[in-house]
Amino acid sequence: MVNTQATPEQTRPAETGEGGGRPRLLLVDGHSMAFRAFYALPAEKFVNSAGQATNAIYGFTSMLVKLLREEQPTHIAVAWDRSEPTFRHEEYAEYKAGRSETPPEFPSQVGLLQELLGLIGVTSLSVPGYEADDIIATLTTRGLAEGMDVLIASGDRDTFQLVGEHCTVLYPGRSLSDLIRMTPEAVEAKYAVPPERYCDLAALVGEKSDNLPGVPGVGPKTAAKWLAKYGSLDALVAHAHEIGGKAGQNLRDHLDDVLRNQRLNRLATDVELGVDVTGMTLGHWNRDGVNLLFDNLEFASTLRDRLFAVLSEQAGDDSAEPVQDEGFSVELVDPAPGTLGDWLAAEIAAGARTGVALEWSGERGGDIIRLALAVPSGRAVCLDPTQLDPADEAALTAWLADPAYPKVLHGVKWALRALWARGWTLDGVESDTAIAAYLLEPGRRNFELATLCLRYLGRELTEHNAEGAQLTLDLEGTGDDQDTARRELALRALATVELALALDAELTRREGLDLLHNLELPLAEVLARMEDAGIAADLTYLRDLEAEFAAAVRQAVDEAHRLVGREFNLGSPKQLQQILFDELGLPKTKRIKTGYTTDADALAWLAAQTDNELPVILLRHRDQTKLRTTVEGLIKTIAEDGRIHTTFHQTVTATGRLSSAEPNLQNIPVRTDAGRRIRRAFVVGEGYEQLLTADYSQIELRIMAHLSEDEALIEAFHSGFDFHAQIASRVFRIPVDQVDGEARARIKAMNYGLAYGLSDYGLAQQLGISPKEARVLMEEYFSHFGKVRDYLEAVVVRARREGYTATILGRRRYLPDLNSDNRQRREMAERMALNAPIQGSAADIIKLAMLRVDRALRENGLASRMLLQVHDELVLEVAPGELDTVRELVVEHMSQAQQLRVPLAVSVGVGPNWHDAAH
DNA sequence: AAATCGACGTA
DNA sequence: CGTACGTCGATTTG
Repeated sequence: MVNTQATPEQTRPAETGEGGGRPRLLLVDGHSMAFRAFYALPAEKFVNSAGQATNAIYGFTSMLVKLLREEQPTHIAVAWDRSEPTFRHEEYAEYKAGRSETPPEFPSQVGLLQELLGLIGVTSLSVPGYEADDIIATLTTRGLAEGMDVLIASGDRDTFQLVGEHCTVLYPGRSLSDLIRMTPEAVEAKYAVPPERYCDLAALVGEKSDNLPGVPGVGPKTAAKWLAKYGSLDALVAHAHEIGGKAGQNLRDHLDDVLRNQRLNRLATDVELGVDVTGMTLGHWNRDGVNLLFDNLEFASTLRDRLFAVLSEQAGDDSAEPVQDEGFSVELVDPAPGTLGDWLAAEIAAGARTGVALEWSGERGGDIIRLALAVPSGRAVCLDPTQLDPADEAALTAWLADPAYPKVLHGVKWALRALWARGWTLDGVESDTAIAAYLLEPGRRNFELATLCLRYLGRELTEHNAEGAQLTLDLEGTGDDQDTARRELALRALATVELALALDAELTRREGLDLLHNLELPLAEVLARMEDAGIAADLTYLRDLEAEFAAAVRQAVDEAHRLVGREFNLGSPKQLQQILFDELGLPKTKRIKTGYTTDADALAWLAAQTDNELPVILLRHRDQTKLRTTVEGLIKTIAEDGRIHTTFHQTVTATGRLSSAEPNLQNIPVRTDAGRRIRRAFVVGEGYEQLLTADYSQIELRIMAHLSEDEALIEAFHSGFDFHAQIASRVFRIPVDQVDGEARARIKAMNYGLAYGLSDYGLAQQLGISPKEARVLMEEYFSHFGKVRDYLEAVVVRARREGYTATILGRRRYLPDLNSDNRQRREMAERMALNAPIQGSAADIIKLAMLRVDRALRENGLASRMLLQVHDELVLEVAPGELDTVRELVVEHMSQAQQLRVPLAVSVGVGPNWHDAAH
């Protein structure tokens, strides 16, 4: 569905059917929509072999197809901006100044899009001196005069002023395919002004992207309030003198801006176009031409088929073969009780993949309430595990546990935990569509099934014949929520199995299948066990700790209030700024958006700058508050079994690391004494003897040594002596035993800095020396470790050429910004390119180690188990009598996880709690 | 109620 | 003006 706010019928003629009623005119803002498409689809994924970017073309065309199909316009035109200045620039030279430059992959796509529109018989318009909006406003006026219903697809809010009874704007929401229907009611609901007043509101508020400042401190709310009171901007201006408060003064001070905005916002409705709106019907289209163009762009057949289908429909051409243009065809069957085994045997040949989808009660875990299986032909079953015939249950559990029947799931870790909770097992998992998509695009934010279907199959997560199916069910009198839920889950199972196929193909091309099968999928099972296990927490101890931290917070608050002479919120950066810089007149710190920073660095600096005790108190307050909230958070997450069960996310980080959430057990304090006390709350559980921690020493630096093949670095790691001191000894040309703490610290900072893409400026900042000194230090460093510099440079060059970085195991991270014209973006991407292979390889290695450790524990019949992973550290719970075996096994498998040019050192500690298990 | 920001904990 | 995260409270926006 296009709309999210209102029904399409609002602008459609009521019950007139096709061919009757008013003509419908669709007007598209070409640049605006193409730009949205450009940013909605990853540029690096849409490039043909000639290097032409196609993401905007693809996205725009999909959107157009959807609009044609769902809105059934009788007339259509696409308006384009031109590069030369418009009358708005003449009025206001700064108009749209300060916009970041157009991405280089964009402009060439506009030409191709216009070519495509020509081929499918859609009018393209652009007029010198005017923007697309003005053309659209003009056509809207004329269309309305001709008795048409007008639809405007545009991402420019200025078009809202055109909205009316017969004119709706389709404004892109979260995604390009999610167009929000801006009817008069929707505009009024969103902005509290009628559409014809929208430009007045925009004039008051201003428009950042057009570089049109509005009245400071006046947002849509205030502006709407004023307009409601005075009726219009003109009336408001006439009464500007009587408006009180700061906002009123600001209005008077910025009246010129507002009046200028008003002139610039108003769209021209009298642009000379030379064509008549009635002639903009959808007419002849050139099938061969479109085929040739799409071949050149290397577009898959799906988009082409959909385009041809909708064009044929428009042209009343019934000869075209029907294509399934969206959705999935689910055939949900209900085997009679006791016959599930027969169905499975008949429907699912051994070796053929099945999509499996589960639904459970509650948010995390809970009981399975439904389970659906679907095969690619579309046939599916949906079962309620609690209502199963005993024979069926036996057949199902045997099938689930049989590795000869390959399965694909979306989010296998949760499924495993849910199935295990029922005492069932799952084997033969060949893909997890979320993880597969993550390996393809680790930077992706959203891995929902529906999103991936759209992205990789070009289809919505809906049933192809949903309306028909619904109708049948309703006629039979069974159309209740249960049936909908069953059909939906079957749909998910089917979508998963179809999606897995597409992801497999792509993953094969990108050499990521091995990573999926031999690393991430088996790891998901290990993580499921770790999450199920959780880590025992000492609740009494945590409560005491909380009370203690809370008391310290209260004391800091009291001291601060006494010092300042009144009460204020120490937790509010805003109030802090007010007090520190305005009232106390302390020196200004680094500028941030909202004024001056009050972060820990700045407070420490202030403490040194002045005699005022406040910064010190604030630092202590920050510290203790942070500790208190950490402890509070932990207490809240202790489960009924007295343990904390974090969730390890496997598809979140761009580099390949895991992340931990609810609660995050990867950021439990360790650096300070007070912080470390929290680690004492993580204790060994009943039935176990010790906690054991094992971590990699300097794994990232070892990886840098390995990847750079720098002999001196490699040698330093082989010698086994203090690494940083050895490097410092070389850089400063002094014997190792004369390296002092200061020199070692500098080199340590540089060692790690290099792995992060550090600049001389950044190093200077970090070490408190001048950039020049930092540069000298770096030069000296590289004179001894030249291959490191060569490696770091080569990484970026290669990533720029290939579009991605790769880890030791071939995990890729795509970095299109390496070719950005924007320096800041480009340099950011370069630092990411430097860091990703190092951080990502470390992630690969510890994941390998986890698989090996987990397998070794199980194969040796040990009861000890892994509980946590903290990037370079594993925490295990050791069963009685197993300590020596486990210690040896963990060290062996962690250090042998991957052969490198340097040894992988692992240090181990043991104790009754996480703190004491440190080493 | 949800989104955003500043701040800060970890590797 | 080194990387990668998640969470909190305050604040803003809807």
